[in-house]
Amino acid sequence: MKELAKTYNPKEIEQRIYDNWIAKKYFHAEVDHSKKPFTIIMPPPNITGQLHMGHALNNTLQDIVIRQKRMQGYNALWQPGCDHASIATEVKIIEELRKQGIHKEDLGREGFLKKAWEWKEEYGGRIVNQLKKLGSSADWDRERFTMDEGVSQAVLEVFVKLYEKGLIYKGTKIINWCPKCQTSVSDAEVEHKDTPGKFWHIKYPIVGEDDFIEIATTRPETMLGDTAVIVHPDDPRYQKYIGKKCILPLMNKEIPILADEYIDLEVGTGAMKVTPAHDPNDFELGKRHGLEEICVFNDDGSINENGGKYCGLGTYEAREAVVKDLEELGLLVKTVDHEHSVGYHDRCGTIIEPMIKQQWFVKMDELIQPAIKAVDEGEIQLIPARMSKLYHNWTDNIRDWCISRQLWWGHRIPAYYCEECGEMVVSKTQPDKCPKCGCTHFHQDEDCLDTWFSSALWPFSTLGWPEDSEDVKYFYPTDLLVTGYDIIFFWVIRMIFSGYEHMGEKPFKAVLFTGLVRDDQGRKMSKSLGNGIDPLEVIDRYGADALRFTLATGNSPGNDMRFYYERVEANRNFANKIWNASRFIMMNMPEEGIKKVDKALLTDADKWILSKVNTLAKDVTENLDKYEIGIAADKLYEFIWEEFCDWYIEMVKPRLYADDSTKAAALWTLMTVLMHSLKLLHPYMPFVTEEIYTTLQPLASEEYPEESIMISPWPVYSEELNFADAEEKIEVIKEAVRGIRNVRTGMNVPPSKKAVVYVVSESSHFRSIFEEGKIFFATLAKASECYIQSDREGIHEDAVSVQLADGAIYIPLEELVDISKEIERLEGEKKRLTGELARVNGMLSNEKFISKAPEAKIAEEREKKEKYTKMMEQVESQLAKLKK
RNA sequence: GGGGUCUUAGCUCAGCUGGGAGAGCACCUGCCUUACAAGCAGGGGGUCACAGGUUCGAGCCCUGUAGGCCCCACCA
Repeated sequence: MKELAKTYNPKEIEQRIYDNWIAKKYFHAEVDHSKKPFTIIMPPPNITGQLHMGHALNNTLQDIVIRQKRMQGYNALWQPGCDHASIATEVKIIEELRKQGIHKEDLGREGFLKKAWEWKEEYGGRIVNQLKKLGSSADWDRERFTMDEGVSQAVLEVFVKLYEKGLIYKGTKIINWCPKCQTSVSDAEVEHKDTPGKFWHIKYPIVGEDDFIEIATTRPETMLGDTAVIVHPDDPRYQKYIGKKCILPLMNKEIPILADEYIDLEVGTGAMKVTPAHDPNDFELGKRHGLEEICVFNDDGSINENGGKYCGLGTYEAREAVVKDLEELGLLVKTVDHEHSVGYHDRCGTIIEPMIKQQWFVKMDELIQPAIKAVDEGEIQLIPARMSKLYHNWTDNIRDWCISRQLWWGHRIPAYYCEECGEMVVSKTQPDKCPKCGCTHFHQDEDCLDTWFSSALWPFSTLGWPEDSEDVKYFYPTDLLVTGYDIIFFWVIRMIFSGYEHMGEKPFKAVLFTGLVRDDQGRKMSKSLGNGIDPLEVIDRYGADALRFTLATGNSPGNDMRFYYERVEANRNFANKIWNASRFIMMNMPEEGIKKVDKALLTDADKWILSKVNTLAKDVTENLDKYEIGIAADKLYEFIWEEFCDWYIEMVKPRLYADDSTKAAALWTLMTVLMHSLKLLHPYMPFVTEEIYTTLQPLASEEYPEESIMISPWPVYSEELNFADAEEKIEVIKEAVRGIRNVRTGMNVPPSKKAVVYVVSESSHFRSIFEEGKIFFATLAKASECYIQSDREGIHEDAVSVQLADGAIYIPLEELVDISKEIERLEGEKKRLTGELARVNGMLSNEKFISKAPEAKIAEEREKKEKYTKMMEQVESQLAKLKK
């Protein structure tokens, strides 16, 4: 017979168990029409990534759900994969190359891509291995990559389809440009932060007059590209200038003074310079007034030849030079401190430069409609519900999505240009000849697609779409997405509209949002702060189960959580608790194993705990169905530790040691409750539960034929195990035991000191409860002897007592008892009961309560009143005796 | 400017549709009781931010106030 080691040591078991699961292919799902599918698509981690707490949280939750569904009999598929992470990876590889003294351009596109793939092969699997350490039961046989053949086909299919529908277009617009990464980025990738800056007030002289108009700007260097000054049409200060021209200083160029209601009279001087090429608002104004767009920046942010003598200077050098020159010319009026919002690239932190460029866009206004409807109508459930407001925040203000990136690592845009006539053809493959001129030479568009373009297709591209695969038909739409709320705009929304557009169906039924895992001081974990906690280190020290349980509890969906080692330790202790409880049970099991016992042989205690675990199964299932993962975990923890370990196992010990006639029932109950608990806990703590299960399973293989817990059936509530009356009875004994412990502690009775215990009640039902439970009650009550009787016959007057509703416990302590202390304790009890009775009476004498509160509530309060009244009588009579 | 969220025990947080305030850690007291000292038993500690309102009844619903965090938009 296999045995459990003395102490729980996760390191010894985890790898072995995981390898076995893999070998048995338990994670693998195939289309099977006899079962209902349950699908989760794993948010693909970046191949550049290292496992961090966010991944650990996210994947723990997914694994909990998928394991439970698998045990429930669903055909559970957890579809994994990695993202090529276009910019992040390209930047990383460029850095690597730089260390070797190589520039991206030296290698050329093909050479660079070769390096990139090599890099991917070498490091791309790292994060997957780390996810495995966590116990993730994803179907690794199905692992996909956003740039593998199938997914790339999906990308081409979607691009061409949307282009043909007119939903993808190439246009020249003002876009967000990252001068460092040298690529355009989408609105979602720009992070706006309030940044201290200055307002420079500058005079623009009026043409032909000895007058000037004063404008204010936060970016003086952009004036090199100014093509107008605008004032409000109703502004009395500037009426006289409208229609005139002014001189753009430094450039010595005449530009018009125009009127537009866009201007806010309160801001700055009320007169604004207009740089259509470098500001989104100015761009709009420029369009409205037909202004010239003069681009003065190079792609790296330096001034280009349009900037006259400033050509070649960097953005900030140019700013300084411009200000200095204006000052010398006497055109700088003043400089004022001014905080304003500046856009930064979320990947590299560089200040984003708005630029006019030709890019590819997805037209959003039509596509987004089904996505809005889906969430509004509850077709897709967002958990917590408040996330739908965040969702609307974006959908309601949506702008066209800039999808082209000036990068090499990614899906190249499938647009081909004829070498002869320049005709553009959008096609999945390079066209044979130009439809316009017949030429056979083409060059492909140089740009790549935004990483999120391919991730948006993830729920179906991973299942084989655009092939008409069985997998897509069977597993799509998926059931659940678990992800952070921070990528709701990048990813969630885009998957939703893509699902409706290409599949005609939602991509998932529900989205469970996670919050951020912060450090113990509430700070974001970040590389720069160096406060990141490595999940692998936590696993190494405490085991994956402890980490998982920590991440699954102590917070609610969408809320941030702080990470404390103390909590991990507490949860490791919980694993150890189960381990030792199991060891205890093992030690008592007969070698030949056990069989199911007849229900008639069960004692009240057995029925009580069976009934409890039965209810637990129901509750946990209900909670998990609603994805209330933390609530279910709390219930498991409480049940296993308190009810099962602290009470039931203690109750059962005397029966085991005494070879009692009810021993077989006790053993079967222990086994049953443990097995149910293990199964219910398995999704949270897969390793420790598996180790224990496989150890115990051979002893009860009739009832537990599966050799692994992860393929064993999930416990279901059964009316057969519902023993409400036994539950009530045991609660009485528990109350008695608690009372006795209390009294003993209050009287400073040493734990080792046993005493005679009398159970006294006129109620035969009450007495029978204790008769039945005497064998363990006596032990738990530290009774040297236990008498159950209907009156106080033979009990010393000064005995300390515990009052219950239908009876009392007396413990004559003779020399040990301090009467004044006992009186004091009883007075305290009396005070408490007086308070309770006052409350209950208050409620019951309130006519409105009686007439409006639900029946059940009123009955409950009446019962309490009865109980407290009885207890009060006993306390008072006991006090009277002692005070005599 | 718009919106969200939080404020509950010393700390970190739960509290499901309104019906007598919970956990973990920390703290105090006593226990090496043959599963477990990574443990057992007992205990102290909360005007549930504040002010109103709805209700028989509010930590929970509504309004307002204060403070913290976050998102979006705008910013010459």
